[in-house]
Amino acid sequence: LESVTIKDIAKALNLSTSTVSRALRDSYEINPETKKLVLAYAERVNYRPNPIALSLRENKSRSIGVLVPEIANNYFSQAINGIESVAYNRGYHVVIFQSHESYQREVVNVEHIVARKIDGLLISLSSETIDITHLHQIHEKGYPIVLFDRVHDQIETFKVVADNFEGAFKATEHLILTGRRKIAHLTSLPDVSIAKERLLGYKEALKKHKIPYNESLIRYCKFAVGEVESMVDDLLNQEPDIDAFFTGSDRIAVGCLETLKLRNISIPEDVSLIGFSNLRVLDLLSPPLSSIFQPAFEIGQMAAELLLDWLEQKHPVVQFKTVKLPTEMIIRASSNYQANEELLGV
Amino acid sequence: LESVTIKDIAKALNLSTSTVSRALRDSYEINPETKKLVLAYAERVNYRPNPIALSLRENKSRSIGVLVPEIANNYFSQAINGIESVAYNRGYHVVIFQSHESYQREVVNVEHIVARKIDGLLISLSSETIDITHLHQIHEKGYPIVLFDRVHDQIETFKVVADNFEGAFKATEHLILTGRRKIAHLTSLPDVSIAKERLLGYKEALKKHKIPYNESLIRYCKFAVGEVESMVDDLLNQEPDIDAFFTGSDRIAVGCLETLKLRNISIPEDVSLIGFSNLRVLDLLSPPLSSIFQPAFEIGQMAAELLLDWLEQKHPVVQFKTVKLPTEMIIRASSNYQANEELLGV
DNA sequence: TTGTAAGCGTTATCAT
DNA sequence: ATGATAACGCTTACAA
Repeated sequence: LESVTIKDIAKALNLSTSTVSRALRDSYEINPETKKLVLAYAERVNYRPNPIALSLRENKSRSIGVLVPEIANNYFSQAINGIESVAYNRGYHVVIFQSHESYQREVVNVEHIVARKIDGLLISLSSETIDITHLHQIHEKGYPIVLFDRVHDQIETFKVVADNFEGAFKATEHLILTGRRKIAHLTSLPDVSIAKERLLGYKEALKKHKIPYNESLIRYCKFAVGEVESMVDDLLNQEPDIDAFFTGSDRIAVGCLETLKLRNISIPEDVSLIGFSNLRVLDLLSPPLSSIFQPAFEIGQMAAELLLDWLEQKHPVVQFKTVKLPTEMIIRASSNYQANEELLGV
Repeated sequence: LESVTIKDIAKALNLSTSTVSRALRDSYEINPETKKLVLAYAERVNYRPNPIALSLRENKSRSIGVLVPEIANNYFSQAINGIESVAYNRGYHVVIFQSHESYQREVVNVEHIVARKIDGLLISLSSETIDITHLHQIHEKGYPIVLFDRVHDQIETFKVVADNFEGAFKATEHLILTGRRKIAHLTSLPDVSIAKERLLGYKEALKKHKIPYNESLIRYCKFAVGEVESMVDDLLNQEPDIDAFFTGSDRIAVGCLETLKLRNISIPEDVSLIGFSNLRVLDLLSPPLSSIFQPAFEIGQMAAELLLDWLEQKHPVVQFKTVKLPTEMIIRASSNYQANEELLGV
């Protein structure tokens, strides 16, 4: 699909390319007459500057890469939505990559992103990722990286996360305050940042309420189908008197509910399952599923803002920071459920 | 972030850039010795060809654009997943755009995509889109476009869709066979292709079973929050004796269920609400929500395959076709529900 | 077998 | 106020 170039305009108007270029950029050193002429002609032939030529010249592409474990995941698609909204307004393109929770694919994609001259990277780590030299290598050379959601201790750059500790603390405490004592925690792989923080929040809540921590109540999983099922089965076998579940994502929550349903186990009471989740449908379940809402969209927006500010700022000196956005606890109780107000401290 | 160029290699090895270039591309006219030397050095300094320079030269970017109404929509994120999987394997990049169901934004994005030299476009039309001259203009000039899901009659190009007629027919017939007679149909805006096809399927099923078509049972909506609620209310006011709902998407289905719950109306029986949806959670509802499953991932894959084949083929002569993928009816009934086997024809 | 030079579209520098 | 030229990184006639 060939298009009009500056050269074409120059030829048509008997001018040099440099004059045309300057006229188009509204340079002061161009005769108003000529300017008008060029602009009018450019308009008429629908001239559009070739972004690739610009990229080559300026050594940047005005596009940012987003590398997430899975696009088809409610949380990440919300985050991407936030990212796209910011990028769009600031004239950047969003190029999407998936790691499919594979460390190998993450590494390959990161290399690829840099090689493709994508200006910067927004990344949420795969659940397999422990070593992050692939990020260090490029980060040290000044390549802009912003981590979001699943971040990592060992790199000093911008990070945007939900307050997972606080969310987990609130969730666990809520379960405790409604009378639960044996609270299972189903979460992602132990090396994932969000899993670590949530476990800390869970422990802290137990500690505050003087409930001993029992490691066998904690289960880790990737996001493989059927994985949650066997995990729940195993858990119920080993710890039959569990009285609540605290889950680490909507997928785990749903998998957990599915399994309980298959096994004909009903959730003891309305508030005995609570998890990190943004799914609206949870409201429709009976008993409805309470949840810790993560501001995925806003996290995406914030991450994109930080990256773009970084890209557009002239001086390489940056003060890195971690932005922590609050979660929101949404208690959904069926009408026949009466919370213990004393325990809840209402 | 500066990187090694062919020029750097040439300088280092005292060769010309063309020799290096040829050596890297394994040209027959290069001395094996030299070749080895160049390759080894390139390897050592981690040379990566600059894709932007290549793009400028070849006038293509090895990236494809995806323009969907909303990323954060289960259906589209599954489709994008399919697209990404194919593109990744074939060395293409996926650049994401959203129209947010706005015709204006769709037009702007399409212009942008072409101007950015993105090689081809995968698009699912916004619900506002009636006129498609923005597509015609570029399609006529040979710009590769593949429509998926929400397609359009008035353009002759590749299209990939689910068999919406068939799906709607099956859904409606299922409701009829389980005893429903007054079946409401909540769907997207009337100009959207999928809405049209589904309405036809719905009508056909009624016709087959000699049930008169009643236009006031049909309601159209965009995807605005709260829109479904007032639509359902209005519907229930005007037609209080509705005995089933057939919905056009998971969002509408969920909105519908939410409203019914708010109004304290229980779904008459297990199979009285059925809709196009891919949500796993529907299984967990009580009564569980039956659905027409659309192969969103496969639709994305297929669309991407067609586009990339098109891009890579030398001759511009193409035989356009519309690929129609079957839907699957998933009947989810609670254990205490007994289907009328006679009516079902089992 | 290797080197030179032109060109992809644009802008910046240096003339004029 | 305008034009010629070089440069961004790469490939490919065309020369040698």
